[in-house]
Amino acid sequence: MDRPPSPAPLTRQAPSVLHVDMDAFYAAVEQQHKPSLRGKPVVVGGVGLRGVVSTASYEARAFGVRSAVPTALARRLCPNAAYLYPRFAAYHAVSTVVMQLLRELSPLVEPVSLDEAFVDLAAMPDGAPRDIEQVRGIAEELRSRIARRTGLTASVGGGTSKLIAKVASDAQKPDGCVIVPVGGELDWLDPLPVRALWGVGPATADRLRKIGVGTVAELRVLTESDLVGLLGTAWGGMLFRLARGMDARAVEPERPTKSISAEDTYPHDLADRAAMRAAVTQLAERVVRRLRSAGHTGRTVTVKARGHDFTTVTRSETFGAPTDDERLVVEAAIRLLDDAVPAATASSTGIRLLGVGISGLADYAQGDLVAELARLERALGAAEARAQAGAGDGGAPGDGEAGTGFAEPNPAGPDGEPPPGAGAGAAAAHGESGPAVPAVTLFGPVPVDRAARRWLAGQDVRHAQRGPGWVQGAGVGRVTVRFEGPDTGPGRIGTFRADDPDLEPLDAGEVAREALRSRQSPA
DNA sequence: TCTGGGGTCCTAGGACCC
DNA sequence: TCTGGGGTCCTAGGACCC
Repeated sequence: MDRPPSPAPLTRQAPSVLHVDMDAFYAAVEQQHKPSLRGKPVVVGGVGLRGVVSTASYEARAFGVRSAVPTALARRLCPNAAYLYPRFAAYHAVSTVVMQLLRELSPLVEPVSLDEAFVDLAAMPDGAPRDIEQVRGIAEELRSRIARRTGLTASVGGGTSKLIAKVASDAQKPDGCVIVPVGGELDWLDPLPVRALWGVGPATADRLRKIGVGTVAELRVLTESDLVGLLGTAWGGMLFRLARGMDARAVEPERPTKSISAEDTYPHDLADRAAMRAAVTQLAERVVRRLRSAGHTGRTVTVKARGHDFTTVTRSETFGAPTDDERLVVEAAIRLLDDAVPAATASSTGIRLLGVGISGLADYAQGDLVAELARLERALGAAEARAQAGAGDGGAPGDGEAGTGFAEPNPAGPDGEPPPGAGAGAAAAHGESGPAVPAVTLFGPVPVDRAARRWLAGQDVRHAQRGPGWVQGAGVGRVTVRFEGPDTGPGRIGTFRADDPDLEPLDAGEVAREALRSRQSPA
């Protein structure tokens, strides 16, 4: 078929994205730790009745054992393999070493999992590589460093995008190194099955197969609207571009956690209510423990139940405010369980899996709070210094009201435009003199009375009116007092438990007022 | 051979508000 | 009184990745 003229529109001038993929990682770590396993088939995964394989060593793959194969089948295919339960702590330790080596190369590293990462060589401190030979040299040097430090092999792919780098790292596994030259992208992609494209799984491959599309080259026959019609807006458009080697996704070093969950498949179906409640309680406790140790709170609890025939159902519930209270999460999980189980067992009896998850994580992290406060102090200090240098007279907003508690709304400032969402009179607390009054966001199920509202009306309030959980009765979760001002940027003053029995109902306003006053009083 | 556990992202419908 | 459209949030399910 006709091929559109190469090269595809690409932005990079060199194949500066690397994809590093450790070979048969879990199995390789086990072989490294236990020399008697070297050269022998090793299978790491669930070893129980309903387990599946996580990783098979290359020796085991020769027998047809690969990831996601049920362990029961694997044992039949390869009875002489060593079957090992995963030891994540060990894999984590090795992974840390590898990721550190990558970061020594370039600060822009995006871990995909314990055994995989993208590295953006364009961010190398000593200058980005300019041609393919330089990239090849860097990649080979990296591979030998990894081998020296860990005793393990990695396959590395390089290209002008994540897509190409990933395809390249797969091309000569294990222990391979392939760099795709600029302009050579389509030659690599064309013969590959569509499954090789990131995001094309069994379902999409099946739909494409039904219309006669099996390879990437064949995929390019379809128009964008064909694909959008087939797969929806987001996917259709994405796949249309991927098929042309167009992939503008950046290497993103830090992606915030969105949810935390735990689930168990039971070797034998659970049948009675008491056992299910006990199981879901244990799962909820596990999740809360991990939530807390990550320094997070969350708003939405989800319970998952899978019946004997694999019918899978989820039920969720959202609190008015984020929490990490174990009791609340357990209670919600049990409520949800009672709704989910009948749905999951509608067409068969018994529950094979239960899970509990928390999402809607708040950006509250205990460990960060101190650093955050220090950063805010500096920002406010700088704003104050600028303001005082600029305008002789002080009279910081907020200062004068210290005695009465709540300010009357400030008159609108000269620079007009109240921020979006600002209440009446909220405009321009940063007037002609004095430091900017930071905007304040309050959220949490805190009863806020009229005095607090009046006080807020005098602030540069951006989000308060629409914050989730704003003015709710239940004593759940935490209150975060944040501000965002033109000179300070967004930040938090502090986070306080709203369900602390020692705190008075007015805490949100009180806390904000106190915090601002203590930071804004002129020295 | 009955199919893990940790996640992410997208879609679609309904509620609710403006 | 009837009608409407947009935006956001919540819920449920599904596809996908390692």
